[in-house]
Amino acid sequence: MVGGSVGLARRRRQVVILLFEGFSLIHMGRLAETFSLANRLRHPDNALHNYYDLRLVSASGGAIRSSSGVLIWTDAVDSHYAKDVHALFALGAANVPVESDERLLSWLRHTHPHAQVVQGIGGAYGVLELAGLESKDVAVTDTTGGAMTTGALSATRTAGIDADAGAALTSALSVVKRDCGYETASQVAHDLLPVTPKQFTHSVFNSREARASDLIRTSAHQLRVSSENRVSIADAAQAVAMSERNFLRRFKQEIGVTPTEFVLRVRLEKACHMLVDTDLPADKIARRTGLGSGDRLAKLFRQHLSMSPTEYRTLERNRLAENGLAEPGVIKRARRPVS
DNA sequence: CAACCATAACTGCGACTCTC
DNA sequence: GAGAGTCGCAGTTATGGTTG
Repeated sequence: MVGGSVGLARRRRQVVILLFEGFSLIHMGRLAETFSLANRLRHPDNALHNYYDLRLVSASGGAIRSSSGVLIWTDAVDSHYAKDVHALFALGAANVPVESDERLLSWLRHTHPHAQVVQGIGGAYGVLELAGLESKDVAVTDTTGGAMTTGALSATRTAGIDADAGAALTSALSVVKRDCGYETASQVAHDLLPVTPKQFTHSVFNSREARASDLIRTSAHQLRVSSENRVSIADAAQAVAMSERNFLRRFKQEIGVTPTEFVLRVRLEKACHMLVDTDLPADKIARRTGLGSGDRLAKLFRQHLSMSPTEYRTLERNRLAENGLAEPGVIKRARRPVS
């Protein structure tokens, strides 16, 4: 459906966040949360319009490591038609030039003319320059809502967000304002700031969960909650009164991954946190997160992170110490196990 | 740690039902 | 009748436990 139609079909707006190694999880989370909130808060009159479809991509796809060591799964840029991108945010490590290749630069050049907003954050700003492109922002041409975006920008400063991340967030709010209205954008800005970083650790799936149907959202929540135990697809399907076949199909369609993959990622994320935050042995962490045994945990870590759990623990603790994040109390010692 | 194997999960396809 | 949603079957693939 192209512009001018008066039908009530939902208009999907593809928002793409292009990630580079060392990106800020907090910046990504704020952007993701902006559009996720907009989906949840949009005015009832707009209920069938302007539905943001958040995509996380990288040059080649796969796992991208954030500055805090958390791995985020991405699709390759190739899998997204450049002309379908409504807004593009490129996130790289602060003050570190990102690596790019001609394929990525070409995709950026094709995307730029179609996207309403193109913003680079941190080192990713340079990739736009390499492609011979400039940042785009709807706020530049939009004179009707200056107060809101100015207010949001000052709020980002209050919340301790650096300048270009604040500008990207302001751009995101401008997009929401133009697509969903001033009220919705205002409410998003209000709900978003100030925020705490831990809100964003789950935003990868949260954005999709938020716009999933009630049944699938409920199911995803139940899977997340019961991820420490053995989870059967048959039981999960039965819990939401669906056939297994239909449950699998709809879950993947709405959340983006199969239920098994969803539970696996939740478990791995918990295991990563426990490895860094506690001194528990890998085998115990595996049992507590539902990943079975230490052997199985090691196998999964090698498969997904290309290292063993203990290597990950050492690496992440060193990284946090180097970044000055391992303040007293951040790395907690586990309670002595009760035997 | 690798290999093996039973089981569970996933997917493609055709058929059925329901609504418009 | 067309299209969307759902279901069941069968074949393939992935997972996880066990063994050496």
